[in-house]
Amino acid sequence: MLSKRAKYALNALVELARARDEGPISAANIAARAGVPRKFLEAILVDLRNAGIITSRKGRGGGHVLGKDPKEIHMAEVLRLFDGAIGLLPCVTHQFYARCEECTDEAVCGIRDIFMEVRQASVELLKKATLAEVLAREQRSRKRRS
Amino acid sequence: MLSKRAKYALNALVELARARDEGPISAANIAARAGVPRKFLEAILVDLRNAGIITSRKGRGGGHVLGKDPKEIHMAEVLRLFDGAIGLLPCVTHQFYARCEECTDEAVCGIRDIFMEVRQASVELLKKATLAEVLAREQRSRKRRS
DNA sequence: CATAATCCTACTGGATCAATAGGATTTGTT
DNA sequence: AACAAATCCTATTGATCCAGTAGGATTATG
Repeated sequence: MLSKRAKYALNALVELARARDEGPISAANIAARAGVPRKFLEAILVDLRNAGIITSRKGRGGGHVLGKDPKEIHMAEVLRLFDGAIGLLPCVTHQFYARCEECTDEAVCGIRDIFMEVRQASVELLKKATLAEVLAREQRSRKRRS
Repeated sequence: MLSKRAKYALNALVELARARDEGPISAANIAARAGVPRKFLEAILVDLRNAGIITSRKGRGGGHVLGKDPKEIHMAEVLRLFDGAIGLLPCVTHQFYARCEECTDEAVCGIRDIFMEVRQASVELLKKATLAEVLAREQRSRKRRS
């Protein structure tokens, strides 16, 4: 399961993508739109900022804005930032690799082999899942219903 | 990430599948082969037993045996047993479904849409990953190396 | 200078995890 | 009958992480 941090981060980013032409949006405002606790969200936004995913302006009239094109921000990046590895075993992740101590021969491990595939499939889908893509899908869903 | 419980369970099951013709195998024995702490493993084996994945015999000469054909035991089942949902959001899982409280309209949520796909891909792979399949892959890997 | 915003530090209660300890119970062997 | 080998049960522990709150320092704008 995703942590709430990660989920709230995604919600917030989608909100920022949707309101891209409104100029900077305050944490309180995002919190209200996304339906998440304000103070908690503030901490999350700091992380997003440190990662360069958003940029923030202090002071009156300040707020948060996407730091890149919505086509360049994908879910894999966000998940890794908040929840770490996407792979389900330490031995199948690229960015957070670690040996499984109990494993005698990684190269032959059938379990690993499976989880490699799972990881690859997941990463692939999550990389395609940019904010632009998410918004596009929401558009489509809305049309399909009307 | 998988919990250690889940990982150890998989390791133990593969060991049991591999030693299928040796009759019941004790927790201590499995622990030694799989390289996991004995006492911890005991608790895990109880869970596997309660789920009907293995059967256990008490007393001298007792031990644990697979409860079904290795072709019928797959990773999805084991993961669900120890770590719960496979889907990454409460709103995308079948067996452990829950609404996301902050979400206003699930049917339109683009985030959900993505994670549905990720879940489906993962479940599909994990269901194909039976113990028999794992052993077969290990055979292949070993051959490829010699 | 007032106000609205980000940002920083600290804390808390709760939950979960990984593991250990100790022993009760069951079963087969001699 | 006694012993040995096993599962099974209950409890506890220390560590770590999570979700959220609190309070205020800092910064920019009008």
